[in-house]
Amino acid sequence: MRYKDENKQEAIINATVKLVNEIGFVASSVSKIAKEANVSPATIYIYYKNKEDLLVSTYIRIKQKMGEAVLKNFDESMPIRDIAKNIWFSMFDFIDKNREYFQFTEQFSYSPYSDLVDMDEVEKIFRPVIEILLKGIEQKIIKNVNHDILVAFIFYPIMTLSNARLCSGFNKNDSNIETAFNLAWDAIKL
Amino acid sequence: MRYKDENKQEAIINATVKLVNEIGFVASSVSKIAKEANVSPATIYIYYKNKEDLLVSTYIRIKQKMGEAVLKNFDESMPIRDIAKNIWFSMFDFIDKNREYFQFTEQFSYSPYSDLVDMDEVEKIFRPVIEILLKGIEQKIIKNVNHDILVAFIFYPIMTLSNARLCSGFNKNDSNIETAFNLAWDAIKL
Amino acid sequence: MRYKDENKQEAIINATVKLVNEIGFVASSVSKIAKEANVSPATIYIYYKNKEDLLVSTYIRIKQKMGEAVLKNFDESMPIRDIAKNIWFSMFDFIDKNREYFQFTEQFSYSPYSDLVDMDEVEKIFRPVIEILLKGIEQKIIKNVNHDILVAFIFYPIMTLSNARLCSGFNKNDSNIETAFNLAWDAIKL
Amino acid sequence: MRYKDENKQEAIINATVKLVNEIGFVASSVSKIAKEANVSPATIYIYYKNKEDLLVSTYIRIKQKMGEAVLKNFDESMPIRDIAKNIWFSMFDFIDKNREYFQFTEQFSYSPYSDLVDMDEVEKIFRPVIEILLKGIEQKIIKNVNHDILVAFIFYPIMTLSNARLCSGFNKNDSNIETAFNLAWDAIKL
DNA sequence: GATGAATGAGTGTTCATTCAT
DNA sequence: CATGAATGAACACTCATTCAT
Repeated sequence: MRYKDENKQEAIINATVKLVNEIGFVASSVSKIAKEANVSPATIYIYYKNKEDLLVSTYIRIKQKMGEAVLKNFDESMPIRDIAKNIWFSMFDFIDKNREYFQFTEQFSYSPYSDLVDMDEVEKIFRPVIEILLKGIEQKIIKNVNHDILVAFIFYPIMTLSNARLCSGFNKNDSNIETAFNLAWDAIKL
Repeated sequence: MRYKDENKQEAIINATVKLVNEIGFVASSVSKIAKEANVSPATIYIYYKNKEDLLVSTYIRIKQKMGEAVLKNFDESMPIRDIAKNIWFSMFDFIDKNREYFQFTEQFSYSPYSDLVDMDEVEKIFRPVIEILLKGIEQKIIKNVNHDILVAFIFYPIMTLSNARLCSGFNKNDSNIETAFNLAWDAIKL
Repeated sequence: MRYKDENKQEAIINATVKLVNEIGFVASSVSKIAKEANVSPATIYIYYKNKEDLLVSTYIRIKQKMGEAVLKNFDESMPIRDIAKNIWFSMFDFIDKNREYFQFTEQFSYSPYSDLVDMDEVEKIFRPVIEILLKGIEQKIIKNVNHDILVAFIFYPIMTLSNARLCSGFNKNDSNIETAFNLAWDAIKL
Repeated sequence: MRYKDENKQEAIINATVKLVNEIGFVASSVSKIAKEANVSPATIYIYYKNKEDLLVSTYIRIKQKMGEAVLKNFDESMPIRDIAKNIWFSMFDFIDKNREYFQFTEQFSYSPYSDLVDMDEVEKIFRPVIEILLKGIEQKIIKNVNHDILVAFIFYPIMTLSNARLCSGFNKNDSNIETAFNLAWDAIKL
């Protein structure tokens, strides 16, 4: 029997990300993705149950890579502020180097497909970050408020600022990132 | 007295919003919208150039309503912090009462359709809010940073926190909104 | 508005019957039928909910025509044997003149599509024939047995004998039909 | 001892019959049959030239089994009527015990696949039955008519009556079978 | 002999849009 | 202004079959 060609799966994923970035979610049909990946439409259905599965799997895969990148130089022993700052810089770095991935996840998150993602699986990836926040609360460094609120200020602004459509005026250089981080920290610090 | 045609146009917009909320952007076809609005598909093309135009127009209309609601009791003479706080409460109130509108704009903003919107037109609506921030900078009340950064902390967290998918743990009652606003203000205040 | 073109619907039905006869049920795809009828595949979905509906509707329509043809010169006052004989000849005549219709119904009856037909609607068409049999039983002319049995001998052999595949040796001329009818009558007569 | 491959071939045939009965001819794809038989689709092409061949072979095999069952206790020395009656009971018994086989052949016979069967091969199986009819004609016990006509009355009604769709009102118990057989005999007897 | 991977061609169906009325 | 009929092109997906192992 013929062996599964890992290159093919890689090509499908890359084609998916590329197309979604270029022409958007709606217009990215299975046959266009297949053509871009140089495989038959039928081949996609060997690797994925259906279109939904293809998109969801791609999303989760990207989120995992994101998590790895961000938590790469994660050092619990550092001061909490430094940890958070590191995350900011890692995140902006990742997004800068993987603009396509970022744009894919943004489009995906706000599409109805995102309802199909097992959120626990995604949350698990970023669990260590949440843990740090909780430790910060205990140590009376961070405000004792619902952690969704904390995340909305210390985490999501990265997404907002990285979104060219929303923040065209924000130049993503180190100095500006540090400035923005200071606001984030001011928001959550006690 | 309203003309019959205005009722039709209203019906079309309502149907669009309703359908996009119920079945998502992708599945909301022109003929389904027409059926929901009790008009012929052809009728939609009397009022809108094409599907794109329908969606973009609907988006802008909702943004305008949002702007009106938020700026309704806008009083420049009040302290800046109070103005900002008012905006927070007005916004949460509007979203609460018009959940469908909010969800539509969220889906829309992150879809490729949003590239077709004349951003100036939308920005114009919320211009007074920006003006206030600039005044705050001048008066040394607010940090003197790029206003995209300010908006990312004083404005966008409202969206993040209102998004059930992102912040399921955030209960939108007055006390929690105030708590969250305090973080926002801490972020931007000097 | 454009008016429904009755010719189109007629063309679709004719194309369906023709194709099913030529290439069989399985191979008769919607797009092939559309091409044969010189309409767009989408047009078929204006007249019929789906492929199933197209086939079932076509079947019922043919059955109705069959019923009309057979019961055309139906005269209750005639002797029962003559009535039955008339039906035999009408039926063979109809099948001879509408071979395509007959073949379609035969293919259809034994396909899983036939489960979707409201049998009552079809039975209703041939109800008068059953009534005659019941009258024959009462008058002690016909054997008093379950009417499914009667029909299996006085009615279905027409189908068997008309089926070229099953009875290639049966030449459908008047004399042979009369001979066969005599067997049918011998079977059910008391 | 059976070879492994024979088990596979048997499994494929059983899967084919089962699937055709469950989901019909059209929906029974090669890969579904393969899955049901727990083999690879490619394996089917080792034993059969193509799908057509698979179905035709399955049909012929069932017909052979049918023939064996029916002619099992075939005794030429018995009176012709008794022979025919035996066939009726054997047939109903076989159909009752192998409903799936019967339904498969019914679906198959009226599908375009049946054109691909070498009818001679099938006829050969039931040749002894025909011989008996011819002997009956010679002995002036049976009407001297075309043997397709005879078969249409002494043989095919078994199929009609066994078909639940056509004769839902016919309960297949010994008494009813005998009643029906009497009609068949009355039809062909001189 | 047996397999799962791979595919081009096809499936039934819906799409955004235009047409004739 | 308003309509339902009509459509070619596209959709997600499956098909029968072949290939490399």
